Amino acid sequence: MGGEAPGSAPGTQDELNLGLLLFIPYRAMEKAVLDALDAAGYDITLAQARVFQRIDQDGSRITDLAEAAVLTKQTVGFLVDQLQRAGYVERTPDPRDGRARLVRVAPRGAAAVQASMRVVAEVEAQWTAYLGETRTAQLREALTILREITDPYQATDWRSKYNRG
Amino acid sequence: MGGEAPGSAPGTQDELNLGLLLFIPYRAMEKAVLDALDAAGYDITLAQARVFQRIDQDGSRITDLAEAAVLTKQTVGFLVDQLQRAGYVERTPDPRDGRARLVRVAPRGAAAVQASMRVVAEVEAQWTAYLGETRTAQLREALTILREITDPYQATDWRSKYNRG
DNA sequence: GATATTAGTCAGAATATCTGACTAGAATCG
DNA sequence: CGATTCTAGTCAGATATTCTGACTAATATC
Repeated sequence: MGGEAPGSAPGTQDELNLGLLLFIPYRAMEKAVLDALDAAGYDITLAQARVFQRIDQDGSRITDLAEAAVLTKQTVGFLVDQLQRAGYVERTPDPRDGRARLVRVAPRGAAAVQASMRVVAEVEAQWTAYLGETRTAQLREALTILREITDPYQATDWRSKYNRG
Repeated sequence: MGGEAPGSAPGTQDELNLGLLLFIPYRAMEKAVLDALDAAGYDITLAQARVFQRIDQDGSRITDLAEAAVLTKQTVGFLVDQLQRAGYVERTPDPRDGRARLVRVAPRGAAAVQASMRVVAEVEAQWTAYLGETRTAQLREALTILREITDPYQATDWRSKYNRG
């Protein structure tokens, strides 16, 4: 892998492409969180977690979750069904749109969030210890900016609270 | 999503956790590459690509690919079968270990790599234009360092070429 | 040389994901 | 308004992905 892996940027012998470089730590974080949740008795799958983590505090629509997770509405509906049956989320009618329903984090889901936040904090602390404060801050800054052009669901406040309010 | 999404680091109101921040651009890159490969006539699935991109130039073992991709050996074997049937990879016996076989990129696979490298370069250029050279360099630097403690398969040259040679 | 490990496969089951078709509510437009 | 178009979500069916457990053959250990 030290040489040029398939998918490397052209001309760079020992540099992986940014996609893979992003994936590696992401996958490590994901595994750490899932393992910890499992150990704590939360039976959440990878696919469920990837949808779950994008639920807005004020509730999210299936369509928006699908966009955010880059999945079809059907897939997200299927996963939300499971999360609902397991008690992690609940669905309420959207008062602003009779067709829609809002997916919200239920108490058991909030407890799982608490548990996962602890692990996330631990992992981030470990990363910071290795990278140093400065580089960690730079990493976060770059990623936050990058999000502006790579997040398919830019559900920032202007959209969820003004355009729909 | 502007507020605190489930999984956010504790105490941070508008900052997403690093895991999600990594995932968002990664997923964007992945989708761009897969879409381009599809348009170019390469029928590679997401799961196949995630394994494929970690194949070493000198060949990789199923076990190592599984470790790198955080999947079971069975799953990787299954995906490599598909890639092999489609002509993207080939398997050769490992001269150093009679039990093992080396998965190598086949000509058709190399062509797909060429195509994907073009897209990766485009996307990276777009990101650089948005982030600026400095922040992009910082991003790459931080991720490269982070890889040292988050890549489950640190298959750098010392391992593949010396420990086994 | 017996025992334990490791690489990989086979089989079967559970999960995840997609495409296509459909229902009901909302938005548009003349 | 009322017809048409669009949007949110679901139902059904087909694939694709991934896992656990059991197994074979080759290698490493003592």
